[in-house]
Amino acid sequence: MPVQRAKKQPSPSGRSLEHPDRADIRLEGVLHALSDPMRLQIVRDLAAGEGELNCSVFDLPVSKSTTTHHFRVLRENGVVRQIYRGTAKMNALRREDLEALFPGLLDSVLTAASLQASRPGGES
Amino acid sequence: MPVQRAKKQPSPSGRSLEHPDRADIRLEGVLHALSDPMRLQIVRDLAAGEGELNCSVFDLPVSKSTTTHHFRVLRENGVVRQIYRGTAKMNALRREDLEALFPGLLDSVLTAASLQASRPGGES
DNA sequence: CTCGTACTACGAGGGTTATCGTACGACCAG
DNA sequence: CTGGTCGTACGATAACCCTCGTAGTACGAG
Repeated sequence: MPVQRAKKQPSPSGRSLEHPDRADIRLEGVLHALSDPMRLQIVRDLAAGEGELNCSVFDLPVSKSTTTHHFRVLRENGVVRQIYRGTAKMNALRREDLEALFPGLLDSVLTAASLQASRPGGES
Repeated sequence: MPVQRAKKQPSPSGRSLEHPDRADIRLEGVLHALSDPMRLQIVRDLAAGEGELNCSVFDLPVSKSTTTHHFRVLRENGVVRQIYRGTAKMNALRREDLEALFPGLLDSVLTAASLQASRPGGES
């Protein structure tokens, strides 16, 4: 899908991030976003920490560019919301929107991920 | 993920299909399998029809090769079980396995798909 | 045996994704 | 203003995925 790469606004005052409206969030997109181990891990960490989390708290085994890329995928598919706070970028799950659109989905995915992680060979 | 393409057994008596053991089913794989609109539709139809369904009941807007491909993805990720019955191949959801591994997941995905389909622009 | 049906295997195309390195822009502290 | 930290943009590469057409195998009916 032509993900319509926002035209890099000059953003006069502060940087702005593109987020889809609640009504534009698609189930396939959410599932695809969660189907990558890296991104699933991010979402799990995000769900564990109550509030917002800084990008760099995550100790991912990939480069910074790649991390940015994954956060972008999560954002463009409506899974997380990102906002700038000074030099840091805070990330938060869009729990309410997801719950309204797909009730129970996020919880069952998180539960499933936990179960799988505690399975023999689950972390592989 | 290196999907480990079964070595094309000569299958002496009857054709055999490779299915992952319950313990080998991975959440990421299931989510990936469901993140394609075509496959999600297949799973929805499968869930609607109580029992097994023949491959050709599905009226998909793609060629037969492509259909085979999608069923293969679903099978290799542990979402469906396929067996030959004469010249036809019957398909069934692996409800029990999925429920045991990821309780509630399949149901919430199916519910979410229904909700989205009845949304304005849901079928697009 | 021969034919038709059902589905698979293979190979190829075109598009998307994951990953990286390097260079740049935004912000805070001196 | 200078420097350091944080994150982005861009370009490149390799891998992957969806799609297809063609050719082939397995099975049942005649």
